[in-house]
Amino acid sequence: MHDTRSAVTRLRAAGLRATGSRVAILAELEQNRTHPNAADLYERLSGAHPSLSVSTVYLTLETFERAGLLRRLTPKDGKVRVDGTTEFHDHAVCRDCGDVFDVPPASRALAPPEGLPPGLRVLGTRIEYDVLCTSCQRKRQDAC
Amino acid sequence: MHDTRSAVTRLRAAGLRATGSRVAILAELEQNRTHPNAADLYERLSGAHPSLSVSTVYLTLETFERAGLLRRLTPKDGKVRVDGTTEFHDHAVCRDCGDVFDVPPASRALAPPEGLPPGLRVLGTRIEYDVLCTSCQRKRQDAC
DNA sequence: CTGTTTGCAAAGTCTTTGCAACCGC
DNA sequence: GCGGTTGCAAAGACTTTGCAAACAG
Repeated sequence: MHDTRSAVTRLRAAGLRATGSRVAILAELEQNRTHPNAADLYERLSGAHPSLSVSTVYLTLETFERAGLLRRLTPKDGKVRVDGTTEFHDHAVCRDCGDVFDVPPASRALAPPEGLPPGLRVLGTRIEYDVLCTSCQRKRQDAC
Repeated sequence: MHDTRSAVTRLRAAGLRATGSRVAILAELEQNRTHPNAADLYERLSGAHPSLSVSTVYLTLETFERAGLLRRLTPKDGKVRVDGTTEFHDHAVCRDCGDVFDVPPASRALAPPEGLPPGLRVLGTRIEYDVLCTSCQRKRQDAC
């Protein structure tokens, strides 16, 4: 169990009760800056928090998303996958394995509402790099 | 039933057998340039093709994706949703209802592998506009 | 204390799979 | 006719839901 003070503080600041499950999940997201899905989180935490349930993980992730504590990703496999890094950044997604890598944000100066269907209100722009990670590059070479 | 010649031609050109289900699904995607999910397609087509089955829709969409006849989207709801427009373009996605709108492609000149984690091979860049469609803008106003 | 949050299990939704019948080519 | 496709139904994988007990503030 690592430092959970930051998690408690952030939860309170977001107007949320600092319950055991929430602190555990948020602290995990802060420590391991990966992009886990619900099952990943449940697996990683259920050892230290045996009473944690899967439904709580789902509920908590939804709560966190609404509170702005995480972003929800939309992986190809359709699972609930999140990103606990709230600073603005882009993503690189491996075409083969679906792994997600954080990337410093590209200049948003592009923002060209040129040719957008009329009537849409633009709230933001998301950039995603379509990549092959190192291990999948290797796998493809081995296969050929 | 509209013109299905184009669909047959495209299927053959892609090296696929022009079966009834495939022609029906591809023709539907060509006519209605929406971004349907599997259930949408099944609903729209099962009237004219009573023997069509849901599993065939899934199988066919996967086949089409591999053949480059469509792109698969990754909606928030996790369903299998596709885009039959193969020309390069971007998307605007409504934050509230999830509807997808095609947008002419923005200049890819940005392509800044600056700060990308090392070792990744970049295959492409995807841009998605985070928008509010007209009807959801209205709904939000009514709610306030 | 009071309203939120959790845990459990059951229900629900969507997608995938197995296999025999079918049908393009 | 042969091998790829389809249809059906059953299985599977995730996620959501209902409700009573537990808990934070």
